[in-house]
Amino acid sequence: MATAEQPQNAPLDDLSKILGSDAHALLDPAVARAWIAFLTAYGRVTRALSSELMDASGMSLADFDVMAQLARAEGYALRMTELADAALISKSGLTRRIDRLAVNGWVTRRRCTEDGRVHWATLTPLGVKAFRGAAPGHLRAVAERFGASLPASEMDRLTRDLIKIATKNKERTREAV
Amino acid sequence: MATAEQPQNAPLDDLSKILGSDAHALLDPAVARAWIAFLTAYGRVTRALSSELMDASGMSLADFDVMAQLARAEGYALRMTELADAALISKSGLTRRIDRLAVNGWVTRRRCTEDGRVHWATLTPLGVKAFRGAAPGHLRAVAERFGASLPASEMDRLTRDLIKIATKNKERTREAV
DNA sequence: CGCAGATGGTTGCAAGTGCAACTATTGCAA
DNA sequence: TTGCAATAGTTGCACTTGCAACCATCTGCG
Repeated sequence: MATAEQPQNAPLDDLSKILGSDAHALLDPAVARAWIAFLTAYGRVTRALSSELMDASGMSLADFDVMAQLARAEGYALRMTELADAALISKSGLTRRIDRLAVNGWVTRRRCTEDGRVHWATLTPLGVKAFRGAAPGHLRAVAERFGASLPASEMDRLTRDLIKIATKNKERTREAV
Repeated sequence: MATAEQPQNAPLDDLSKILGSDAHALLDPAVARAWIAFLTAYGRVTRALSSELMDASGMSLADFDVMAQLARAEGYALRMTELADAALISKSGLTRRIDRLAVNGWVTRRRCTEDGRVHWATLTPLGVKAFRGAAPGHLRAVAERFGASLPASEMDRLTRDLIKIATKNKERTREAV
């Protein structure tokens, strides 16, 4: 379910052809439109940002996210699990991402002396440099592709709405039976 | 760059530590907050919906999207390229997704008689049945996880904002040098 | 005609991903 | 102590993904 563009085109009306008229009872058409717009906006913006970032800095969007989390952390370092949570990827995904970043010399993995189970991922000076090189272009691109679409007054409202949605879905794993 | 939750926590302030004070000139802090909230909301909601849908119907979110596009199409059929565009995935990704859906007997591929290059992906009766089985639960889940977070009055505004963002990023491939 | 160029799809490849199983380490309790 | 459960990370695996190169077909121009 994707593709926005024509707001007047109610996606659920099309689906009632196949689902019967109770489609509207299952999902309010206004919500359906918003959902499709959400998926479309996400897909388009991240696709564009991702290829621009890769071309400019040889860094994937996921790399940037991880490095940004480290950049804002105390001492440019976070534990693996903290970092995985912050960057919204799985632990195993993070393990391998850090492997790759380490190959570039952007990040190191240090075993914690107090708790041998813990590993700290740390931005190296080279990583800091790479991040400093990549960030301006990427932030400008976010400003252009995401920020410039809306007036400043709308932006805060959008943030509030998105945070409400994010908060409602906070629980990390499923809990319902 | 992800993790929302604390609206008061300005992500760009953290980054100015590493980027210097011109971080704010590159990306308005209000936009940065919105962007992070956007990524977080998307990640959380799709992760949850995806695992619920898989458990309930053995169908991935991407499967559902593709089948929904077919479900709303004339004759439950679309050309491969149209479908890839509509579902926001690459042509090669669609080729293989249709392969898998075909194995389930949910979709068939027919060569177009008028233009031998074109292939039509069509929902089979079994596919229609599978979609009818999966849709109610999934739509209800979208309503709950995405729709129920906001009052109806906000929803239309959100839709408008998201469509503006999607529209601004419409061009499929990069065109800048 | 006949062949170059465009168009629609598929395949080779080199990633990236999450889940579940595994290893290493710690902490608590008998 | 010893031993077992909990926690932190990594690895095996099976599956997706997109890009670029490829094949098939059509279209238009000489």
